[in-house]
Amino acid sequence: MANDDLARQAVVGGIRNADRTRRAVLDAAGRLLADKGVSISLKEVADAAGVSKSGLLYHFSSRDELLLAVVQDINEQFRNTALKRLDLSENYPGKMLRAYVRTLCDESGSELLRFFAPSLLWSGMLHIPGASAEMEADEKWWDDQFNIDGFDPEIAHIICRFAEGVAAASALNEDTPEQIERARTMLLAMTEDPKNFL
Amino acid sequence: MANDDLARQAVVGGIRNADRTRRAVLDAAGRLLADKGVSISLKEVADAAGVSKSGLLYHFSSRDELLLAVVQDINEQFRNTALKRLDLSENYPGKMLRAYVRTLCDESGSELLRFFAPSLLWSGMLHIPGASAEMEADEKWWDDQFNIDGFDPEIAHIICRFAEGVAAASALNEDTPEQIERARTMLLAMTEDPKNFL
DNA sequence: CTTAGCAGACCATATGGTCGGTATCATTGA
DNA sequence: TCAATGATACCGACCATATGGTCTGCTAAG
Repeated sequence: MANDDLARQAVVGGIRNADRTRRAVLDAAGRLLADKGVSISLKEVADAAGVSKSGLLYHFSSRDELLLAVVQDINEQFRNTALKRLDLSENYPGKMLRAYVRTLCDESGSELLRFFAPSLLWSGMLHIPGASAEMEADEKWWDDQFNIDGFDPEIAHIICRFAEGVAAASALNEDTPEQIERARTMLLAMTEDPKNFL
Repeated sequence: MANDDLARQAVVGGIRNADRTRRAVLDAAGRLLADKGVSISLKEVADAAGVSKSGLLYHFSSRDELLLAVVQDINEQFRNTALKRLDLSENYPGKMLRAYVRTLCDESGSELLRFFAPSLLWSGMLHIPGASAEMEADEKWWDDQFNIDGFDPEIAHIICRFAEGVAAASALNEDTPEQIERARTMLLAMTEDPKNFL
């Protein structure tokens, strides 16, 4: 506890105190969101982040604001992770779509659950202001990427849905690694030669 | 209010008083679950069902018990709805799988959301006792059906995941009817000639 | 000395659940 | 046939706790 405090209060590598706390809160909230669902309290998050509730509320002035920030943060993390999976040696359409599929259908379970939590909890998120817009913006970002990539946007859209179904089951530990692997192979095949699947 | 009471207390067609109330509560809870998520209070549900909180707690002795009952009820409704979509004239493998796909990818949005709520909220449901077992039992029921039907169980499994991805987006109004239609066509094609999609 | 960053005490409200009571109905015994 | 009895189905009041959020104040950095 005292150690945590010291760790947070030390300014390391030009990262400000406040930024570190903010990050700790976002991480803790993301984890809790993944396994407890939307019904998480500020105290829970604050404790998990090693901050007091007041400290948390200094950075996120309300619960809704916190949840929205978490969703935005997770979406951003997911985009970054997917970009790392981008294989630039594939100089034909579908690069981004494949990166998307690989990220959704290949990640280790717990990590994936964190990434996928916003989607899984969407229906519980709809009432929090701004969340809907954020999800739509994220969706649009991906659609644009697929378009730039030269892949048929409609087919890309459907393949994404398929992948999301696989990912949801995977995130919740419903499927075996073999089942996920097989589904991913099918999905990647679709991105290689979409004509076969019309 | 007084009318509701009279309506509930009247015994109609051999349906007992308690059964009607229980049903009203399950329906109300199902609806609320679909658009508010797991964070629904007993008072909310009771009000929506036209019962007092005490009345509700007479039938479901705790919140967890209520939520579990709702999940079981919705799963049962979904199975029944899917069975109605079964086309017995298709005397070749995949009947049940097609019924599953049709139900998930063809229902009107709000109805589908009700059916699909348990899956969407699963991560929030995991901590409620019995819910996990119920979902597994439901999953097993479907797997068994696909097996009886003579369809390759592994392929059926994957197609189900795909359909669930489409349904999730559909339930949350993310996709246009055209997109859903197209996805459904693709899925049904997969059930007709699965060899093409290995 | 000022301000950013945080903690602790505090508050109004909401929530899950208990308890005693009551009206209605079904059953039984005379 | 009818009063008595017990069970069913429900309500309102109440309670302990949890929760989101505010306000005041402390501490260290600039």
